[in-house]
Parts: sequence; structure tokens; C-alpha cells
Amino acid sequence: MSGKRSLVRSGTTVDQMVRAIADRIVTGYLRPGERLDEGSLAARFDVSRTPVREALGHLSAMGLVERRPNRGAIVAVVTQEHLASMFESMAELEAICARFSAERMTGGERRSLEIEHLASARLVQMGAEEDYEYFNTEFHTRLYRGAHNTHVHDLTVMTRSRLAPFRRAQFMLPGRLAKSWQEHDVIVTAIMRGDGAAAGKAARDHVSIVSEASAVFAAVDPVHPEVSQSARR
Amino acid sequence: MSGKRSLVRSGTTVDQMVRAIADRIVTGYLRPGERLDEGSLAARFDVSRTPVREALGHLSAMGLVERRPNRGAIVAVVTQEHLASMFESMAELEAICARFSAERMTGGERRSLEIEHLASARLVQMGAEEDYEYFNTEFHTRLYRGAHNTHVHDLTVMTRSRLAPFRRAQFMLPGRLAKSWQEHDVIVTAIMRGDGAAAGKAARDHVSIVSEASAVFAAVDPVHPEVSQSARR
DNA sequence: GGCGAGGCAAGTGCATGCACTTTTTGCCCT
DNA sequence: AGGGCAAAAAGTGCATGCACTTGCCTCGCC
Repeated sequence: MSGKRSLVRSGTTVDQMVRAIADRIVTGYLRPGERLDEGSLAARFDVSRTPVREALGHLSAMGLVERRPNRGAIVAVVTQEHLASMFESMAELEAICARFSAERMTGGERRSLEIEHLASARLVQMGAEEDYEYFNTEFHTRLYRGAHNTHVHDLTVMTRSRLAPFRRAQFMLPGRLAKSWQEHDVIVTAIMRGDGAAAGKAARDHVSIVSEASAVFAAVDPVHPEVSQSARR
Repeated sequence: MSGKRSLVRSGTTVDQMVRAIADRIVTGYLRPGERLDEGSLAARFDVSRTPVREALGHLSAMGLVERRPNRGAIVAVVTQEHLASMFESMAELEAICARFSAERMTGGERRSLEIEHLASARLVQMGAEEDYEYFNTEFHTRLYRGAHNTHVHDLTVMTRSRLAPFRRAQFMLPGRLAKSWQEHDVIVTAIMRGDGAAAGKAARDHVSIVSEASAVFAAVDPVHPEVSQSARR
């Protein structure tokens, strides 16, 4: 994963690091509260501290890491309250996307959405959780794009990425797969009908249910005994 | 406005620059497409290029500046389409905030919202555009906070700041002041009633109207004929 | 006279070094 | 023995320097 790419001055070095670090946070490889020390990261990516700092700047602006002046950076710690607020936002954003999608999707978009959705039923039957999760991501991405609003798209993708660490286990709840598909079905049906209000409501409900499912794991999740309260001062 | 304070290593140096530059962009002092050369900025703020780069990183992540690898940074150029998408997002976000505010504001919040709103009627009578604009910002900020959802709050504030350059002239349209107040009034009334749906709709309409008003100026505002010179030296 | 190659200047990307701040560790005093 | 206290260690913040890239300009060639 690291590689000794230092030959090309492509200018994307920092971006690669941002993606790499973001990925580790999003996939849970790096836990909230974990220290991100510039020196170690520099060594890990085989660059100097300068690009590392820049990458941390980006990540901080993205909200994935928290930077304390003169005290280093840590993987962003989200309180239960903030987490709840993000899930709620996500539900609203998805509702907007679904509503707009119902009103604006092109014929082609509607068609491929329905086709993929119907195809995914097989994944449910087979209980292919991994594959279904991939499809699920695709499905939602289609809604974001179908809204034909770049800014809403960006806000939604951004929020989703910040929630990613807390959603990983959502399909491990028994029966969640089939229920997820049925919820998708309601959304798709509403979109095909062009019924924005219904699509929005269905999408909001869908996310709300996911958020409740995830909340279980979020509560159980603390691997760290007591990262929660950091000593201030 | 440079200031030669470099005594304190407070760690907020970069943040100050971010705010300063963001402010210049947001207030239109720096025009879209304008070049942001690291050396000049470094000289202007009397620091080295390193913190400038970091600040530009932040701003880029915020979407206020655009960074081309090896080719420097420019003030973000927003297309008409993207601008429209941001205004539309803003309307939706404000609708969410208003809806949540109607459902969740505390008694104190409702009361002070109404009081301030009623007080602002005098500004309208007096035609105090400047003061009303300040109040207007306050008013909307109250809605964002009243939603009791930090993430929605953040998204909304962020979107508003990116739209700021395009809203400056909104109250220069004749009669806009009074109309704005009336629209606020509808929102406040709905919130006091606890009617989320009505508050949301009213807020969405309010922003939509502002966006149409601003669109006029946005059209007049094409990129960079040349920068108005107020930068001394 | 136009067109492409080479070189020059401007400017970005990153490494390194030093100053300063925070944190830790060992020590002294009560 | 325990609780500060001070000095060192660790780590961040910024300046500086150099390599590389890009854009422009000039000069040779067609």
C-alpha cells in the first residue's frame, strides 16, 4: 500500500495520503481518539512532515480528524449526540435526494435504478451480505446523483463518509438484508411513479431504521475502555 | 491590516489566515478566478509560505478556493449550474432547520426569536438596509441553532458561507426589505405554532426568493474583467 | 512570416532545521 | 510516601532552501 513513489512530482501525493488516511478512519482501522502523530505518518508514507501536515489539514476540514493547536491531531471523536445529529441529517439529505430523484431522474437513470434494484433481490436470497453491501452503496449513490444537484450530492457524500465508521455492521442484524431490500423497493416504486413526497418519506424512514440498527453497535462498539473523556487542560 | 504579531506561537496563525482569506472571498474582495499566489500571500501576511499553503489547503477543502496541482490556487469559480444547486440546497437546508426549529425550539428560543423579529420591523420602516442585513443573518442563525442538530447546523453554515459572495446585494432590490420581513413573519408564526411543515415550506420559499433576487446580480457578476484595485501595494 | 523547440523565469512541492509548546520524568521538599 | 517542580524529551509550528513543473519568450528552422 505504501510504495516508494517519489519519482513523480505529480502533485497528488497529498491527495493520496488524504485518501489513504481517510480510508483507514472510515474503515475503522484507525479508531476515534487515536493519536495521529506527524512523524509516524511521515515515516509510514515515506515523505516528510510537510505533506503530512497538509493532509491533516484537509482531513481536519473534512471533519475526520480533530486538530488541537500544539497538541497534535487525533481521529475525530464523535459524541453520541453528534452521531445522532449526523444520522438525522443523513436521513434528511437522503430524503431530499430521493425526492429530487423522483422528480428529475432521466428515463435512463430510472431504468437502470430499477434494473439494478431488481437484480439485487438475488443477493438477498443468497444472503450475500458482502455483495449486498456493495450494491447498497451503489443504490444510494444513484439516488444522490439522480437528484441532479451537485451541492446536495457533495453534502450527502460527505456526511455518508463521516458516518461510514458507524455503519459497517448494519447488515449483521438478522433479517436486515431482506428488510433493507423492501425499503429500497418502496423508494424505487415511488421514484418510478414520480412521487417525490413518497420517495422522500421512504428514504428518510429507511435511513432512520439503519441509524437505529447502527446505534446498537455504536453503543457496543467502544473498544477503547475510556477514550471518551479526555483530560482537558 | 497585516500586523506584525509573531511573538506568540499560539497555533492559531493559520486559522487567522484562513478566516482572513475566506472573509475576503466571501465579501467579494477577492473575485472568483483570481489568482492566489503563495508568495504574495506570504508577504501580505508576513509569514512564510508554509502556513499559507496550509491555509490554502483548508480553504480548498472548504470549497472556497480551487487548487490545480503545480499550477497554483485560484478563488473558486462557481458555474451557474453549481450556484443554482447551492441555492437550492440552501433552501432545503433552511427548510429543515425551520421545521426542526418549529418542533424543538425551547420556550426561551422561541421567545427571543419572536422578540427580535418584531423589533426588526423598525429597521424595515426606517429602511436601514445595513442594520437589517445584520439582523437577517442573526435571524437565520437562530433557525440553524434552533434545529438542535449540530451537523445540519454545520452544513447550513458552510453552505451559507459559500453563497455569501452572491447574496450581498440582495436587499438592494426595491421593496425587498419589507418582503423579507413578511416572509420571516410567516416562518416565525409557523414556528410559534409548532407547525413544522408550514415553517419548512415558508423557509424554503423565502430562500428561493432570495436566490432569484441574487441570480440577477450573479448574472451581472461574470468572472474577472479585472480586479478592482483597492489593494494598496 | 509562421511554427515548433529550447531556455528562462515564476511558482509550486517537498525536505530539513530550528524555535517554541506541551508532556513526561526524575528529583526535591514538606 | 506523596505532591509539586523543573528540566529533558517529544512533538508541533513555521522558515528556509532546493528540486521540479509550468508558462512564456525567444530564437532557429521551415
